[in-house]
Amino acid sequence: MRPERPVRRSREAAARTRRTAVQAASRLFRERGIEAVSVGEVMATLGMTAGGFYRHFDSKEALATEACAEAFAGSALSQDSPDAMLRRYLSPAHRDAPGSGCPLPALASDMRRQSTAVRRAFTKGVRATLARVEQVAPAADAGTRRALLASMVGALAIARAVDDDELSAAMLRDTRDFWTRTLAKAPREPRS
Amino acid sequence: MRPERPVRRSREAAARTRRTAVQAASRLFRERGIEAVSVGEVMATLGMTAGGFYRHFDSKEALATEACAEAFAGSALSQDSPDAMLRRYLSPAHRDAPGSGCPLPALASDMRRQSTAVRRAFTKGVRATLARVEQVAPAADAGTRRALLASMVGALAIARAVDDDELSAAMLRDTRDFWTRTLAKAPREPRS
DNA sequence: TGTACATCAGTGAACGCGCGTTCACTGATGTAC
DNA sequence: TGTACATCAGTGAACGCGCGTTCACTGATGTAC
Repeated sequence: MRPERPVRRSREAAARTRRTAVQAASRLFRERGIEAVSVGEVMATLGMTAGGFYRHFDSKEALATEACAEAFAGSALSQDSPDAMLRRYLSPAHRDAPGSGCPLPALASDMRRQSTAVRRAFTKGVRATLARVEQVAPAADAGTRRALLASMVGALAIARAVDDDELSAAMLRDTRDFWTRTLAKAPREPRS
Repeated sequence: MRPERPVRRSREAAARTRRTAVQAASRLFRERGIEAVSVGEVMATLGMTAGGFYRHFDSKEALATEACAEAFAGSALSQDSPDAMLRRYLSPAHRDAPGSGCPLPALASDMRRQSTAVRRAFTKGVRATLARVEQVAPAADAGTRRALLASMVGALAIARAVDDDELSAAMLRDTRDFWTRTLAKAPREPRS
């Protein structure tokens, strides 16, 4: 059958296609997991068919690598106070919008099945996120910052997994309150 | 073609098959994720073919529901002191053996794509795990216990995802140290 | 306790499906003169 | 600037593959007498 629409695009249009594909993949992968999203589905969100994908990427794995980096770049932690960061990260809004949210709770468990390249991109993102936590809460030592990030990621992951609105909300609220208290009380060492 | 081996098994043998399938699934699902493990693969670990699966279960989903419950039943938190629990949960050994470990970091992100029945079994397991944390650390209030569980789950998930041994070990160690310190210092309220 | 028959646990082939990837083809875009 | 040609972004059909599930069949197990 003959193609239904004109085919070759200008260079800028092609570059735009590539960029948009990475962005769409970054969103879809976070929403549903890397393996659960097909190449065809990513291209369909751009109004394209799966075949054209391979003009831009060697494989789905290459897309996953770029989408992973893009996800970290596009969803950096807020630069506000620790309180504001916690309120935003551990909010129902963030829980309910994984596609535009932090890649850590969304993709962490996918990493076990990914190639070295994808895992490397993810690891780089984890380090960047830890650096962001340092900017937001410079008073906490490195160990406390890692425990804080672990809490945020775990709380969001559990809040998303659980089939009970109250338990889900409690995981977010209690984790947020605990850290707000902890970071206020002991910026570097106990105060009173 | 004619079957190569005798077919019908005794009732006990059949019951054993069912039980073993659930156990194998519970391990495999935690190791690689529910969707990444096929029904045929589960049955192959029992030396059986995929066809026989449906004498015991309505669907893969039914197996996932039972395997999820089984995973929580078989991997309960240790009953020791908070210190011992943290040491065990946040150990490289636990990180490297997801198949026999806590289902929370292993399966949490799979839940988004699972049916209500599976999610319910998972949620029940989360509540049971929180109850275990209460037994281990009765001095901490409910909110702190939820923050603690979130930390443990997040730290293990990140430690497994990351492609860097040092960062992986640091996530475990620092989260463990933070909570050992925190639970020792303030069993119910600040001490000194 | 023995015998005749029904049951059903498990086999292995087959099903329809969606996946990642390849490929011949099209025709607008880009380039060489 | 205009023309002739090469390039290549995207189409849509096709590929081999593995999946979950179904099904006709087998023969040891379980049951009725």
